[in-house]
Amino acid sequence: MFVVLHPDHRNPLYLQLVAAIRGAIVRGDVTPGERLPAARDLAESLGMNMHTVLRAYRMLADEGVIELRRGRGAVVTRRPEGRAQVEAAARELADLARAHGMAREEVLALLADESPGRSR
Amino acid sequence: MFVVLHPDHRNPLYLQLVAAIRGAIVRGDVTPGERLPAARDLAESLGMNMHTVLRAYRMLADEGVIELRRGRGAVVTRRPEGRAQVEAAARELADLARAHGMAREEVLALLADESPGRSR
DNA sequence: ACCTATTTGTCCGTATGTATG
DNA sequence: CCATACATACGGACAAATAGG
Repeated sequence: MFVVLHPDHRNPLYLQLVAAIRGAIVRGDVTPGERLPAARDLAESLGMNMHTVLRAYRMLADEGVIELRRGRGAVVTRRPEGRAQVEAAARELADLARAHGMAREEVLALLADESPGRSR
Repeated sequence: MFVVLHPDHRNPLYLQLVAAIRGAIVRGDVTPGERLPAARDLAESLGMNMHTVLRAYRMLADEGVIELRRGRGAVVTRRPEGRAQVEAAARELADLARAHGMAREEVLALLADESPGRSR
């Protein structure tokens, strides 16, 4: 299988799985347009529950990394102009911040808070 | 209870709950800083499962409408309107960047180019 | 400093629904 | 029509953070 989970008890299972899959995609182990294993299959092969895998899949889908559709499975998103999207988002953020008179450092700090992940 | 769900089978339960709670907050039925009922309590009083309520809570937390912390409960976020918008934009940018596997420093550099305090 | 109750977090399990191919 | 695979919802158990006494 293309994901190997080295036990890390500091992070929940589904987050480890998210990281592993994201890594596999970034490394090119799975290419855009390719399908990920069915949640149940991956769950079984990893010795975990279907829900745990589905939760990871859903999070990746929220991020736009994969597309999740009923009956079809999880497909890695094809994005031709990825960087352009990020730049557009950055510009929008900058504009908004300026509109509210926020200092540059403040925005950078804000972004840093959002970057690591979703620990709460 | 402050939420009443009129059965709507076109939308899943947890989405109806999200809408109901968001509405309650907008209407001022629950004010910023106030705590929402414990997920399990609300679930019981609405005749639904804990997980369904927790899922709604988690979605609201992702939107930044409430803060969800273990052992403390779900507290309505108190925050000026503008800052919430900026935070949403920052979150979106962070998600996008993560989706593309961009390093944090890379994003920060990108944003710095677009940020206030720089003459164009 | 300690203990306890509260409350969310995670994970497992099961069942049924529903879009896709 | 049928198999596949995610979507939703229910239930239970234990872990972990928080708050209060």
